Amino acid sequence: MKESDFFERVYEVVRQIPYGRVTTYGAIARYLGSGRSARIVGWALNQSFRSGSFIPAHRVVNRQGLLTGKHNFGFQDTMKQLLESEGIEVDHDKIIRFDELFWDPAENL
DNA sequence: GTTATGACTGCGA
DNA sequence: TTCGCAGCCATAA
Repeated sequence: MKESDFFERVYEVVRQIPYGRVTTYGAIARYLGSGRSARIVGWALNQSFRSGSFIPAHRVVNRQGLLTGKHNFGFQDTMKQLLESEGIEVDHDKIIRFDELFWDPAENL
């Protein structure tokens, strides 16, 4: 049994994010059934590093497409570097053309 | 066991 | 349009 099915589901969804795509905490939370539990999604990603498996948390941003959790990568540049590495344009810690790169789990899963 | 905080979002004024 | 508040769940102290 899981003490936090929510976390595992979050990890799973984040791992399903295709290359060069991004999603939001709210989209994931809403997909899981809790639209306002977006904070837990963020918490899950924070723990994702502890999870033992690498989670493309850099592909998960807030509703504004802002890299809110970049500092959690250790160095603030890491998240931006990863995004740019995937072809995602990031300007001032914000994703460009976020609406185009936005990947909704509810529409793909 | 209780309290406080956290990578958020949506709605009201 | 901008600012402020409430809600949700889990973890940490």
